[in-house]
Amino acid sequence: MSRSNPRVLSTLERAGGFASAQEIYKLMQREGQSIGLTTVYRCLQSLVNDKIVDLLRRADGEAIYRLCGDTHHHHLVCKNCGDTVEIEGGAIEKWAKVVAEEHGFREVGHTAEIFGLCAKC
Amino acid sequence: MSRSNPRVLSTLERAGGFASAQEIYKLMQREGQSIGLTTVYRCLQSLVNDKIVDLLRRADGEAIYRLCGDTHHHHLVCKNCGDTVEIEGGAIEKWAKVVAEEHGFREVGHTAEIFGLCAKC
DNA sequence: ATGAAAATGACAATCATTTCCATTTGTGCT
DNA sequence: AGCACAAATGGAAATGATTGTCATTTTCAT
Repeated sequence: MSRSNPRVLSTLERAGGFASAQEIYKLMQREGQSIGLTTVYRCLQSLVNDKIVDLLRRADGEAIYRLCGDTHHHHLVCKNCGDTVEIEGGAIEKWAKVVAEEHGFREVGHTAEIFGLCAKC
Repeated sequence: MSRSNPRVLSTLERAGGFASAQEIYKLMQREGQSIGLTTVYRCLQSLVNDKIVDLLRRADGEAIYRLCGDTHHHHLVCKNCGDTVEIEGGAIEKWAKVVAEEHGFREVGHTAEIFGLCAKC
């Protein structure tokens, strides 16, 4: 049951701890690693079951996988040129935790993104 | 562009203010209403654009549409049963604004969602 | 070396969603 | 009423992520 193919996990790490199954597959192909898409999905699934990675969703519904316990950051994205700034989210972390606990939620994660027009645009 | 077919909105209301496009389509069919799936999707899209309904995701990635009040809020979603709580995000609003201004961004918006396991799951 | 169990991957199937396009409906104008 | 034109509609096909199938390969204990 533990299909923890180390190559998949290591690729997810290398991808910044945050990627979709399709992206991981393409990345491994580009690196010359031989692997099937099906296997990528299966490994990610069991990593989720084992709570080694978190499963969440992009706005379009695509599943993205994130390493647990990963100190993550958020993004400030320009909606015109796509320029992205990584930002720390200390305030958010705390807010998410408090709000979730108030409602009796456990194993809490969150997503947050800020978008607008950057100085250049 | 305001394709607000009142039948779709009214069906969403009747469904408890919470349903997927497919469910709304099937419900309308069962009620004998003649409508195409394409039209259901289009109407829901424009309802989202007009901020009359909210778009969120079930655990399996299916889009669900939900009527929402006009106050800007965020969601606390159970990743197992999909139960959703609307929450105020005062802290987030402030955080997003400050961070964006620090980096010279204008016309700022943001998204934020918290997910975890609810008390029941 | 051998056999059972687990893992793999090519391919097909599924399912929500989008795109395409032809047809219908609504609206304003004369 | 009749006409022209834009908007709305909906069926069918396309798309794209994800899952199921199943034969083959690898792993591993004996």
